[in-house]
Formats: sequence, structure tokens, C-alpha cells
Amino acid sequence: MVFVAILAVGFLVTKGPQDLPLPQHEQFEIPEYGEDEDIVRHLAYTASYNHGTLVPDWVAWRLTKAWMCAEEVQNNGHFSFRRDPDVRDPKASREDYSRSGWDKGHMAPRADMKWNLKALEESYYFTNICPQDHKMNSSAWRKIEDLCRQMAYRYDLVYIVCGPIFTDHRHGTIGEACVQVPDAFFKAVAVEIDGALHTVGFIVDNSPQTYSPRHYAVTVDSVERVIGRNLFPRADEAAEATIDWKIWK
DNA sequence: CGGCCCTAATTT
DNA sequence: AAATTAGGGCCG
Repeated sequence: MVFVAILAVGFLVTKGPQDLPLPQHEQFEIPEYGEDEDIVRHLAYTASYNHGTLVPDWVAWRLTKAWMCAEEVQNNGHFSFRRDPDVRDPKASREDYSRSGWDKGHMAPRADMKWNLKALEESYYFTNICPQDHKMNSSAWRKIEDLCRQMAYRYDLVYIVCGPIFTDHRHGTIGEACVQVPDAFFKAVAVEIDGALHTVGFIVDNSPQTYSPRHYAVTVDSVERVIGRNLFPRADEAAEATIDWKIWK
């Protein structure tokens, strides 16, 4: 099962999702994007890297129960954030974040990628990293990630897309490369249950946030209005305009 | 407590 | 640029 899943994702990476005769849900998590965006496809996530902000505009991935139940790969217990070899300059690097006071926050979480060594290593590329408040990252944001994993375990497959929100750029930039520090972050989650699509969105300020997911929950529809982008192009509008709390509790 | 999110200093 | 070593906060 896991092997089949890995093959399926590997096939997507090789061929590129948009020209594949696959069912709609095979590329469901990929948001709408323009021709000018720098789209990077890795084994377990797809991102749009912004060479102006030096962070991704969005990162999209999926999480399956099969991957979560798979045997964890070894990472030698160390963390190796790296520049993404598949992304052109300018791009962020370690030195920009070092002693900046901001976390190197994963968009697609490390914990979602432990089923495959390549997936795990690629999650440490700066393509997948944003400057995040430490308390927010390890508390409020983490609880939302926990919720997503819980949903994957319960419903077999979840689609996730998240990224930074820039409003007044109140945190400025870090490092020599001037990596822009986001004002907030969004996350949109979708799951199909008995043929019906359910979605929920979150917007969390990039400050010491510690509340539970529900406190930050908004409709995917309203997230789309804030960031000005259609996140689940194949979802119908009704599914993006409501939150079913029986599902997400 | 373990799992998850990380940091910094040092060495290669 | 990357690996090694040592360490901390949050949460269920």
C-alpha cells in the first residue's frame, strides 16, 4: 500500500500533475497559480517559491493514513535545513535565519514526511520554510498540524495547502538576503467523507499564539479572499463556505 | 514521560 | 555548506 502510494507520487513528480489523465482528486491540493510563479515539485509537496519575499507563496501536500502508519525513516536525529537545489537564486539560506530570533518553520511539517527519506530531506529545503514565531510554531500552529494528522488517520486522506500572509510587513526582513517575515499564516484543509467534501481554514498571526485550532478557524472561502487566491479549484463553493464542526472537532 | 517544534556552538 | 553535539519549550 505504502509502496503503491510512493510510486503514485513519484509518477506525479516525474510527469507533472497538470498533464496527467488522472482522477480529479489526484491533484486536488494544488491551488490556482499564475504563469509567472516558480512552481517546485518535490516528492511529497508542491510549492510556489517567491523570489521577492524569499519564502513560498504556498506549499501544498497531502497526508494519508498509510504514510502515517508506515515505518519511520532514519534522519540520524539531526536537522539539516538546506537551500533547495531545484530553486534558482535569489533564495533563502541558513545564515539568514541564524540568530534572527525567528524559527525556521516548516510549512509541510517534518512529522508528515517521516514515511520516506527523500520526502523528509526535502521538507528541510528552504522552499518549505518561513520565519515563524517560536511560540506560535510550537503551540498554536503545531496543534493545527496535529489536527490534520488526526484527520488523516481517521479519514485516510487529507489535502492541505498553507503559506504566509503579508499585510503591513511589520516584522521587516531577516538576514543578508532580506527574507521577509510574514505577518500571519494561512492553512486550508480538505477531506472527502462518503463522497462529500469538507473543508476548514485557519489564519494564525505570526506572534506568540497558543490557543486551540478552533480559535483560528475560518472558512476556506474567507482564507481565499484574504490571500486573493483560489485554494481548492475543484471544490464547489458551498463546501468552501461552511465548516462542519462534527468533522473537525 | 515521549513526540513535536525548534535553538546554538563547534567541527568538518 | 553540511554534520555533530548539546540543549529547551509546549502539549497530551
